[in-house]
Amino acid sequence: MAAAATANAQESSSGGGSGGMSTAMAASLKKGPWTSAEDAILVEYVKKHGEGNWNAVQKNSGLSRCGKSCRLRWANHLRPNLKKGSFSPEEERLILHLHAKLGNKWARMAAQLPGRTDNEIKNYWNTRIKRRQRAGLPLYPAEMQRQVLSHHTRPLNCDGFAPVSAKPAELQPPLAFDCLKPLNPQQQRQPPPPPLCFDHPKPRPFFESSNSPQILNCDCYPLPSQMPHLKRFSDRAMSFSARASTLSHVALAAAPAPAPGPLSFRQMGNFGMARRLMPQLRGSDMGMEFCGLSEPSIPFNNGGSSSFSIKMELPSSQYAESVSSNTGSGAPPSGGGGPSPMEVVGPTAEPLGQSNSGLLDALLLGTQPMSGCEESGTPVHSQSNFWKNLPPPPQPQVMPANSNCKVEWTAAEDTILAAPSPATPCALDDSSSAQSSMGMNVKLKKEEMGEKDGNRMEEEEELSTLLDFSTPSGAPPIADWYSDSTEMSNAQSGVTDSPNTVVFEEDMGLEMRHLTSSLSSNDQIWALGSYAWNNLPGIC
DNA sequence: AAAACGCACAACCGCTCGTAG
DNA sequence: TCTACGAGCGGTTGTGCGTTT
Repeated sequence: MAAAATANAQESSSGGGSGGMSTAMAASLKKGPWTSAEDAILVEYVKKHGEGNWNAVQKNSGLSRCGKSCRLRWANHLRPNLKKGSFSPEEERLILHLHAKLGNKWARMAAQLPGRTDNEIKNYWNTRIKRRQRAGLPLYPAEMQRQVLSHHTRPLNCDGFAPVSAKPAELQPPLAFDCLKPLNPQQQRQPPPPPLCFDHPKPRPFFESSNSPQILNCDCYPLPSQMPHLKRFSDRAMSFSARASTLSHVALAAAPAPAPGPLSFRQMGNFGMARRLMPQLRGSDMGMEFCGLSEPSIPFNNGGSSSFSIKMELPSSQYAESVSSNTGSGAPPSGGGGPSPMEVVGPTAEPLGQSNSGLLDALLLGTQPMSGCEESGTPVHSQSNFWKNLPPPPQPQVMPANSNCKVEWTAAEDTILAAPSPATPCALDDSSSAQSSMGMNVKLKKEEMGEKDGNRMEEEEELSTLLDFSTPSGAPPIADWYSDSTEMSNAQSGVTDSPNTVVFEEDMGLEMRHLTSSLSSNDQIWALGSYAWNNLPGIC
């Protein structure tokens, strides 16, 4: 291994201190690359004593390595059956899928990928993020995003769009901004909202069930849990890049400042607002969530002809004054500049309404308590009828007239933005309801069995779903949804035979099949991670 | 052809959390 | 309740390789 080779040359290298250890202890323990001799010692030790009790390795084997280092070395390099080399397309698909389900649970993902380590998967994922970010592609294939969205979307009304005015009480700022309130300790212990989050400190899997209020707005797209992290957010800030073809990049920075507490932007619909908020927020504490974002370019169709994406890794000092001027004023080019339907004063000192926009509206709606099918008792469409039952285009619920539905989508923009489908929440809810039946069952069982057992059960179901290679007879083959990935092999057209693909198909539910079967060209759908909007029924 | 540059990947470290004793 | 330990994860760094100048 190259590492071993380099280790020989760097045998004397060592890093900094070792946390938790005394100075003397830390000084006595070697750091840095492992040598082949050390590897041999460790392997020999494990052969004799087995894994575990790693701290005893140093004592018993003479290795000048801390237990953790031994464990990592063994787990990542020395243990047998480790698979080296690049990931196979099947593995990549599985990773993608697992990440959608589990979030940044590398260890759990690794458990599903024999021979692969969590670190390996993490590196792969991070590389993928970077790659796709550069390419302007969504982290997840659009279909996957849609699926994810369906998992996390709760409608206001299962019967269709409920006018905003129908539930004025729920739009009251205190409620709408509930997520922005500092969480009390107990709340903080509760699972964070689903990973529509832009760099939630504890990224949540897309498919994870949640009781949290869910996004509603069509434009609100789940973000992969592995978005650049808040720590980085605070460190490097972020920019909201305008539509590549029309807008210059604008930056938004989060200046370090005491945070009132974990905040959650269910929907980050307005950069002006964001900018007003963020300087008061310490990114790492924010728990900020962005939805409506597709990674890496997150379309913010906050009105007018412009939508915005997020670009990370800008110096925190890069404040873009243009942010508010472009987007924050609530005066989108085509929107008439009026305030959004709702004006909300959040916990921040500054009124937000003045900078409100369509996405802020979405944010507000997104924070409404879900009153979904579970509550309304509305029958859930069968999965097989999911696409057939797409309702006619709904009346705009929140999106202002300048919503993205009126945005002219160019092919190039589509490819870049891979915009979320502004599918009707109802339709999405159908999907989510159908798809989430399992999750709901799990939840019910959870309540019966206790949270812990429920979690285990959920995992088991998750796992069984993943590992269920069966395919319903007569089901059309799944589209090669991942063909949009430039890094994927082009020879994946036959992946339908792949167990992983089947697994994915199973797990993702049938709606995908309906979608894909309803569209003439998979390439059109997936080629660039975006939908062929004109082919989507019942949208806009 | 050589240097510079950028990217992908491997590997490590530090922090944090959960759990058992 | 405290502590030690294992484990998980984010972040960083080093290296190799391909591309560009």
